[in-house]
Amino acid sequence: MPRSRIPDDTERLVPKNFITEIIDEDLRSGKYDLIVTRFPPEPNGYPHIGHAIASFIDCGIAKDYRGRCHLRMDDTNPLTEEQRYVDAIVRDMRWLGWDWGEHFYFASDYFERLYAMAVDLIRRGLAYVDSLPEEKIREYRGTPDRPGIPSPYRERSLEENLRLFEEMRACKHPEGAHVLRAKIDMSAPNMKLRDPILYRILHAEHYRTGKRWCIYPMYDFAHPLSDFIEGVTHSLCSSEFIENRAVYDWLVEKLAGRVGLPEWPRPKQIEFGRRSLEYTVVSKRKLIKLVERGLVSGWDDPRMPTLSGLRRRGVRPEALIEFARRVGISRTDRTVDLALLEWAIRDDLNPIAPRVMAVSDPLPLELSNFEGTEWIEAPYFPPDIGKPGSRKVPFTKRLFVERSDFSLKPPKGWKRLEVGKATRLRHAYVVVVERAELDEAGEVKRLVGRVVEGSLGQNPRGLKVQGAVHWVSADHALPAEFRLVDRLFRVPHPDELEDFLEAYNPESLIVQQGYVEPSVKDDPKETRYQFERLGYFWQDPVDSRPDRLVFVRIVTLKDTWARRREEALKKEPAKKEAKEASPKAGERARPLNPEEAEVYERCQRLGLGEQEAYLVAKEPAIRAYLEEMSAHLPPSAAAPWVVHVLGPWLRRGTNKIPPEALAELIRTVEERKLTTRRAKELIEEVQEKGGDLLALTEAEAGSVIVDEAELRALAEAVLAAYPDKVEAYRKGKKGLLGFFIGEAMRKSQGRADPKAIRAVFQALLDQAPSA
RNA sequence: UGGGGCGUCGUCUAAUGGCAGGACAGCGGACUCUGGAUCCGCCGGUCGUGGUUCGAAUCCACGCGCCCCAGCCA
Repeated sequence: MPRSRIPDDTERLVPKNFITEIIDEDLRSGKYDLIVTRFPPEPNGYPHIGHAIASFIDCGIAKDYRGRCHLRMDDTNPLTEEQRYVDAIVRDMRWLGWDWGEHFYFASDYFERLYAMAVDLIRRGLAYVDSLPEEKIREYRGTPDRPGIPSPYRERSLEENLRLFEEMRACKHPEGAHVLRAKIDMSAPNMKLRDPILYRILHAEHYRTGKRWCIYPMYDFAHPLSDFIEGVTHSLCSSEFIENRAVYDWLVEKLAGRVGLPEWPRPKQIEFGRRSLEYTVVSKRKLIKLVERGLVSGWDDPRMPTLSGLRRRGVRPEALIEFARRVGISRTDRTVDLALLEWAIRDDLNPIAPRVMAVSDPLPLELSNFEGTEWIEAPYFPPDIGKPGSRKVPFTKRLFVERSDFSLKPPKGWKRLEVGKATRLRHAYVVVVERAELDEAGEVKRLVGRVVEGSLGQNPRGLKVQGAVHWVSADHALPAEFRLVDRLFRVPHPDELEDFLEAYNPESLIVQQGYVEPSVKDDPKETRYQFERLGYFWQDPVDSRPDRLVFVRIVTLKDTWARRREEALKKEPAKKEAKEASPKAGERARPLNPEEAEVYERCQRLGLGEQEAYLVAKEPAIRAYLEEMSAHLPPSAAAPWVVHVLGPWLRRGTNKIPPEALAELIRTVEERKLTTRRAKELIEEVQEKGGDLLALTEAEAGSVIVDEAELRALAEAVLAAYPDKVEAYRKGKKGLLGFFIGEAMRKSQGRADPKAIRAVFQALLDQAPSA
């Protein structure tokens, strides 16, 4: 039996996060010894970038822990699911690099077992057949602020429930006639617990089980039990399922050790925050609109956020994995900056993409003093990449350069072609443009210039060369189509618009006819290039043919020049609006009733702080405890401890500390025989693990270090260990005082008297450095 | 409005009562036959107000804001 283990931080694919913390603890405590997760898509659409992130969390974590990650189709809704989506998911998940071994499952394969579990619940009075029509069920469920009411069918006999459920299975009832529901709590504040529907009747053909079934399990039933069946330990899902966890746990608990399910391991659900991407939508409904309206060419249009679209665009799975890594995992829903994805794509391509030259918007340049063809050896990679390889590029009289690389009226800082200036043609000669020929419309039609002798491979003396531009030989270059792909939407959050299509970016695809250097015809079709100064491109896998080259732009180069030009035109962005002032503590809090007000008054007379007095008055558990304590200690001394330290446990009703023990602890602290820090640690320890606080207090009383000499020695030892920090402190980083005290506390196991040690540190640090 | 979840640089994420750190973006510089890459530097944050504490992003209280839940979808 393989065992999971906590990975070393350096070998983690998935950076540490709140989920791995839970797993670490589960492994350390021996709760589970093999980590099993699952990626459970519903095969009702094409996987997209969101699936990449979710699968990264599920499968990446399992991989790190040497666990398993199952691929399971959550195919319990025959109305929406299709085999082609299963195929797409399998293909795309493999592409991402996930390996599930034999652990490829279908919820639909569990239908028979799930049915048996449902029957078990019915037999035990935990589920019933409800025959209310759909609208009534909705009505009876209540609303978030009104409790539901039980269905009249809720108390049907076991026999009748069993008979009806069997008949449902046997297709003897029309759709909508009955449903199977769990009997939980119709008045639960959590809507999911109001007798969730477990099964519905559907006379529909399922893409895998055909007509075998006319009842289908719902997500809330099938999902936890599928996890359980497969031995999943950590069922990771996104945050919108938080409230479903109550149903999840209910079912797992009720069915553990029954109908073929083990007692252990039991699965548990953990929710993470959703991630969305700027300038992108991923909902199936919206993507379908783009396809149907012809705004994109299909599900694999290179602009689409689908994995098939990203793949066709030329993005490699490595880039997506790195992107997911950088995005990270937390409990909060977040929208990620598109720039991060683009960075990940470039960072992936930079070291592997050979540099070649292409001109996407050609402008002829004729060199009056050059004849014939010179084949110039040009390396595929710049020196910083450190990769070998080169090709020969033909240099001729007639060239094409990029139209945007020439300017009649160059702006400040221009480093490209202009009349009368010398500019480097990349890998080739320096040229000087002598004149620009215009057409009737005043557009530049043709450039005429000359090469500078002796400028191949070296800079001509006495001539200032500005920049280097790319080019191709007009006599040798291959015609090609360039598809310049950009973000599909013009705004970062198209989802927030009433009609997201309003934000459709008509310039998301710009098609240009240009030329590429001839060397590419010998390369493998799937080669990803960097067309120098244009961006990363590859041949469109669908439309490109040897006799009709079509290149898709995977991503632009980071273009600081273009950005600067753009910024110059843009005005200041609106600054953050000022934050609204908050009311003072308690100002808008629930007003106190007369009795509470009386307690409040009394507390204040006894010397309690305002906030403590308020809480004592308002919270019966705290008040009762404090009253009990008053026999042992004056309330003014006890209140801060009771309110701030014991508060959480008192409210939950799980307090394990008797008042006299707390009183003794506080007295010990007041006598400076115990530090506050240590006292709080003791309280926490007893609350979590149990124990006798009184005994612990007595055992530790007097352990505080108050002796001046001893404290000084301790402080000196700490400072000696961190000379650089001492230096930094003296240079003004005063926050380090906390660090030093922390170190002293660690060294003394929390026994150093904090006020005293602080004073000692301060004295030591503020004296002259070399004294 | 009942219940639940969540608030840390512009964005994403660390810090588990003791140094608010990193990445992306931005800005500046070095280098450059790609206005790329690389290197160096800078900018910039704990939602607010109080309380507890020697010390609070972290604990407590009161506010504020965002998200989720009333499918026989998942």
